[in-house]
Amino acid sequence: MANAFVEKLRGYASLTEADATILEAACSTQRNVAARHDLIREGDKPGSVFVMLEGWACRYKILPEGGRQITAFLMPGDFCDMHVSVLQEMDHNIGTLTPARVASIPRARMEELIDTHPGITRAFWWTQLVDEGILRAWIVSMGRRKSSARVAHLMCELYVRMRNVGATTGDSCEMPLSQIVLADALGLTSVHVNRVFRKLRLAKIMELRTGSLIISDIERLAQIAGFDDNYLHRRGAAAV
Amino acid sequence: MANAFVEKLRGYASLTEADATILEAACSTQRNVAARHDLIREGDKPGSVFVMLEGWACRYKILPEGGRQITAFLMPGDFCDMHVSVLQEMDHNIGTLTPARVASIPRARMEELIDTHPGITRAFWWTQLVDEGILRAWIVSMGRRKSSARVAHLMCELYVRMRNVGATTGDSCEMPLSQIVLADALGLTSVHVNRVFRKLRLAKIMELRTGSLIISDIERLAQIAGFDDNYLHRRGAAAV
DNA sequence: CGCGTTTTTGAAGCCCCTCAAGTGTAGTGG
DNA sequence: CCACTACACTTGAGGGGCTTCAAAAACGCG
Repeated sequence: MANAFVEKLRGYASLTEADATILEAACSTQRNVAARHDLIREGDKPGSVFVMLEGWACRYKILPEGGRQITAFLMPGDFCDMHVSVLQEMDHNIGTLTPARVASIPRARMEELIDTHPGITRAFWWTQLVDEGILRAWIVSMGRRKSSARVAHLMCELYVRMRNVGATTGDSCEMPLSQIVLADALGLTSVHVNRVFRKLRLAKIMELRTGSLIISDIERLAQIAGFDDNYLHRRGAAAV
Repeated sequence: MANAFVEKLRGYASLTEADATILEAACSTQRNVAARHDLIREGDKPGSVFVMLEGWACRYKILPEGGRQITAFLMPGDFCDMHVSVLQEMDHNIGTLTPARVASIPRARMEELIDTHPGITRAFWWTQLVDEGILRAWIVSMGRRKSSARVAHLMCELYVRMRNVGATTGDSCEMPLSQIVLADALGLTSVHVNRVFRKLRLAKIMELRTGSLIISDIERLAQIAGFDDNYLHRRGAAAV
């Protein structure tokens, strides 16, 4: 059974069975990490590349006044910057949100993979471009969408990303994020996020239970969000 | 005299003189583009990689309701995604803001450079990581900074980026951006951007004339912004 | 069960938006 | 040189979306 990382990269056409096996092996160094634990902190010298195998993490920054802004969610299958080691130091933190299982690919092994396996390298490029697309989509959301659309858009994105790694069951998926965490990602307060979820729940569009998201009316959700999944660059993707 | 692109990559230690010459040559295919002209549109199949030599451009998205969100400014020396060609189609637009001079590096030439010049390849990685850092910094700004801090932060960023390509003169630099354009980048209205600039001007902190930015009190500006330039990853950078 | 955290709801206020009108300013053509 | 046009900038008034502050209820975990 392939891990979520390999599963995700398989969604990209050029990854062969042989490549998948090699990737699987590259993730052999694994460790369990508790929830709310930083994998790497701002100012640290980047070393190995992390791969999320189980559990969720996020990239975040803390502001001088104490506020937190999450800039990305890392779910099973996601990994962190194939070339970070080029940088002298990290400009943000990465921390777990749930208990997680994380693989580390040493810098040398990464470079070896890149040098010798063009298919894997292309798959890495692809994930990096998708991650950039997600960053841009977040900027669009924060800049020009009102709170309901912003919440709806994030839920659409996370649902589709979970589906892309085969982690959805029908119209629901695992989503171990508190409203506080979502607020820190959306640039809202948890109080307001709560009111938005209340409205969407009463409108029978979606519901956020502890640990999971249930979407009852994905069409209306996508419509409220103005969601177009093109930025996730799934090969042969069907529209939502 | 090296072009702005080579000048920028030189800021990254590993670029040798020989590499610089090769890069310069790779930019030999140039063309002039009028202001307000799209270099590439959402849905297009990416081909060559663009390099900005003169003038400014931006990445942007248009929302269903007609609003525009700018997700990045491209200034002289910036280039666009070394691996875009991996994607089937663009998920956003890139358009000029001023008359510009743009180089195109064909996909094949890019791959050749990457295969044969590790120093150049590392410099490309570096610019990509800086661009990602900028995207994250924008998310932090839009999510957690109030309008004055947000405007101040963007001005700090653009000033430092201009300085990194040697395009500043003392405490001022070229900045051919209208308040409307800035508003579309900041997630604010141009009316409010105008009021913020008025306040900062009256406080004798900075002034935006047509075409240029003059910073009178960079320390207070950086303080208002909560600006830390670490995310721009300048080698041996001095603090602001 | 008890405690910490998250969720939920209310009330008041502010930041930024919307709408609107008037004032520059640069470019064009007579 | 001055209409004329098209934008961008500027300023005011009013409103709404989201925040802040506060407190109670519900949840989850040892």
